[in-house]
Amino acid sequence: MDYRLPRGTRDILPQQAALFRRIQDTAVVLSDMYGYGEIHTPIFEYSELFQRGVGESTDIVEKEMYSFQDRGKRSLTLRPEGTAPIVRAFVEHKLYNEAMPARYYYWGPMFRYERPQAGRYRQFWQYGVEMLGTLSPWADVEVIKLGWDFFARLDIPTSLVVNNIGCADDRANYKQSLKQYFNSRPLCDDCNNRLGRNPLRVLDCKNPSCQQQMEDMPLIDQYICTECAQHFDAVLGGLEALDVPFERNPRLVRGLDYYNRTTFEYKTDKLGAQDALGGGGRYDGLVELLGGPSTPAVGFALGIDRLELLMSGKEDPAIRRGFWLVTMESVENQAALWAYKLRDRGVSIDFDLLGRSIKAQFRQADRSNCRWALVLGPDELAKGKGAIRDLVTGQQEEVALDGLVEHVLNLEGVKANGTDT
RNA sequence: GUGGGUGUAGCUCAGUAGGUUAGAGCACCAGAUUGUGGCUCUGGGGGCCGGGGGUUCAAGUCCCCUCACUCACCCCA
Repeated sequence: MDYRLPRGTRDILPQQAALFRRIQDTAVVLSDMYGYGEIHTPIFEYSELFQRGVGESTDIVEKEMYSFQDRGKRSLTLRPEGTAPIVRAFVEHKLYNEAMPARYYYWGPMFRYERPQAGRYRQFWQYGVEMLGTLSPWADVEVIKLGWDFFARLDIPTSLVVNNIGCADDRANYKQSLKQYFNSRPLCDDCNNRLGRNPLRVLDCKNPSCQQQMEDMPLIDQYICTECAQHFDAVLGGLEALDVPFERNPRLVRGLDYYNRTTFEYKTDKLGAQDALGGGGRYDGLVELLGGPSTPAVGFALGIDRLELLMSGKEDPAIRRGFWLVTMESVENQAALWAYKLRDRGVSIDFDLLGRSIKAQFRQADRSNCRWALVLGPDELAKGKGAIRDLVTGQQEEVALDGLVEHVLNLEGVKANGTDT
């Protein structure tokens, strides 16, 4: 094989695309219902946006960015996530002057340079929402609930994990005490490294000996200020009121620097090591960081590829729709015109282009999941009629060509998917 | 970046201690039914056995290198 797709990418072939589309439709309908407006930002941005927005010490910026120089010698980066670009657009177009809160949803590919494995790609698809301009705990609740509803509509069981990582001051105090605590204890090399850069990352370590060292460590709860604590309590209260089950995990630390207060992840137990289906949180400082007015915000991003993995094999059975025209070479031109007459009226109809036998044409009709076959051979045309065969029941009837189009339009399941009611 | 596993037909895989012309199921094409699908039967097309080098009279099989895929670590979607 001479040409392959690049490592970590995948083709979405028609059969898979049906599932992909179904997931997207669910996201669009639900976002719209919640009042979120569709937004698109470029696939690439100036690298500085992510360096500043996502954070220099994050894995994304340190080793996962697809960066390149354009002909103007500017450093560009294929977007590794969706929030920073949206905040950039929010600031650039001064959208903060419109009525708040602002609600946006996005859908599209993201890029991170990592070794691929099950459920992890270098180009992957995310659906995300962002709500900007309100500090209300109900904003957090709304976003979390929206994601929860999305998984529910797709019938994907997930567990919700939430945490409160407080404000910048809270975290500074907490990091200080974590450093003190771990300084006198043995940790793995990775953790010693993390301790210097971002002690919160140590909490994520799965190394058993590190886990053991964490048993008596200080928890962030003790360092949360009153305001942040009250906010989080209100969020949890909202989730309880809406019967959204959650689990608190004081060790949930998300990989992006801009989060504060509420963080959350939707998890599955069916994908092995890649158990995160999505996550998000509050990012009250990002708008200001990127040059806008101080504007609180909250949002999530969900991984579509992992959803597909969970849902493959559970696709809806294909519905039989539309026509297949069966004809013979001697009258092919005449018959083809009838196919186009029907197409002009919105009827889904296809016919053989490979000179196949009648039998093979019927087989193709069956395989293509057509509901009907329209037979227009020399015999039928000579009689001024066409034969319509129901491929489900096997019943066949003859119809005068005069009223053929109208007759077909009165049959069920003659139009393309999504256009027939 | 680090480790493990796997590379044989479009797909899933078999291939015995190295031994003639590399197999099966599914899929595809055709015929049985000379104008009628699904089921069945019969036949057919389709393989640089990932690539390169080596050992041997002989390599899909053994050795070395390499590439790719895959799983896991790190981290995340």
